[in-house]
Amino acid sequence: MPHTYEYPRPSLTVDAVVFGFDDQDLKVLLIQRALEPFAGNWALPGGFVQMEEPLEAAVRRELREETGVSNVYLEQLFTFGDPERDPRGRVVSVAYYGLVKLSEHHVLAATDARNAAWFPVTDLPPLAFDHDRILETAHRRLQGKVRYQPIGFELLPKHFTLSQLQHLYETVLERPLDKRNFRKKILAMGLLIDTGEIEQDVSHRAARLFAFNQKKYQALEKKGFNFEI
Amino acid sequence: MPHTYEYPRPSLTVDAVVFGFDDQDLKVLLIQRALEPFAGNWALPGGFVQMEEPLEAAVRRELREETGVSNVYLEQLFTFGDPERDPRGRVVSVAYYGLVKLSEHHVLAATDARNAAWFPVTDLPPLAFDHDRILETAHRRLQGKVRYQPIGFELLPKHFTLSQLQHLYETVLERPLDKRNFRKKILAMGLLIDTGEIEQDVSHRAARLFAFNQKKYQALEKKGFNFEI
DNA sequence: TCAAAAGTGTTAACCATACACCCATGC
DNA sequence: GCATGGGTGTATGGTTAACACTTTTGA
Repeated sequence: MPHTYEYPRPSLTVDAVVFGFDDQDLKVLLIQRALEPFAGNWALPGGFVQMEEPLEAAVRRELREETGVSNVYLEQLFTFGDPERDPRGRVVSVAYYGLVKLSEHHVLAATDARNAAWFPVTDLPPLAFDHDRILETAHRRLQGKVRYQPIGFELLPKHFTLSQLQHLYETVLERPLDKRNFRKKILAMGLLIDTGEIEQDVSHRAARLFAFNQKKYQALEKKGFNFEI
Repeated sequence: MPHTYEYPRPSLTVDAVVFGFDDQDLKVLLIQRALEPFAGNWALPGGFVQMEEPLEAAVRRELREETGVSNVYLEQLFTFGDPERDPRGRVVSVAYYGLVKLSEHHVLAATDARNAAWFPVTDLPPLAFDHDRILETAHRRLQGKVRYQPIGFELLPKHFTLSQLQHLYETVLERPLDKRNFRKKILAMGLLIDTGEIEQDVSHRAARLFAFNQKKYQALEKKGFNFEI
């Protein structure tokens, strides 16, 4: 069933740069391409937008189909439209970036595409198309945004220690932070709930576990409060 | 000459939210639609992306064709893809926002579309499609970005007084700024060149004219300097 | 008892804010 | 000489940045 138009139309795709954090590295979710072009290469999950489908729904669908990952914090990143970016012809891609609690996603759930894997952003394979550019754009956006929006919590388990949080910021921002100043600042915001729990099974003093108070943040935000690290 | 594809494809358009500043108001460039849908309504300049044309080139072309405006500072804003946003069918639009020196553009140059005009952002006509949403998104982006990137200068003449600059910030941010603190801060950055010239034809003490030192900013930026108002 | 990470305060430098008057110019 | 906006300094409070030791726990 062919579709005919008076003027030629570019193809429209979505791509997702999904970040995860495993207490050690910042990681990105990639899939291995089965088909040409770039068969065998690693690439960002993504695919064609369906006719009646909102863009964000398309990314979520592709992510689920290709990697089994769902329940992701997503934001639109940038639309890449260089006429040369895809050898098959004009393909414009709306890229999103996503943040995921790796603690709840390390198993890539059963799916038709099992060739998905997490790679440290510091050690990436060659990528298909212009996906290295997309990934770099997403990485820079994450670095910029994490400092003045509380999105870092999307990468941590619901309950986390202050050291985990600090380490996350240090990893994303690629610079060390002072422990006392970090704790002072983050606790002074009053956005963390002390869960009363402590770490389990660690071979040193167990740290307290905190949770991010999303509701309080939303209330403060309306009053003009600005989160900032 | 029809074009046939195996799967249906959305149409792809670009739209531009171009801001100007006239020492009084922040203004937006709109065109009056000649054709249905929304014939007679005001709308953002924009149109279909051609097959071999980069997205930004498409916005610049449409801007020139529809409004005669060229030589605009442009950044990609957001891609709007709600399936219901255009009554004609699925149309995905990549929106850009632009900044223009009104002092150099108040004459809308000769063009095929003469139905273009500047409107104060505080007093807009009803807009076609979802263009009010796009405009609102652009306005918020401008308010956010102007504070930590020196893009405000794109809205002023090459040579400007500190009062003009302050007034621009007050207009964009919609709040008053302290004159002495503003001058102190902006001059302390060392990014303004005193041109040695002064205002002409004013009925009060003439102010000094400054220029933004783009080169110095780019050099400082590389070293990690952050512009901030 | 050692290793490993948790937890905790103080000081000094800097920056942001609040605030009011004199100056130059044209009419 | 008056109206208009140009131009300037200081004091205060708050914020950031630098910095090191004690505590808890498990092995």
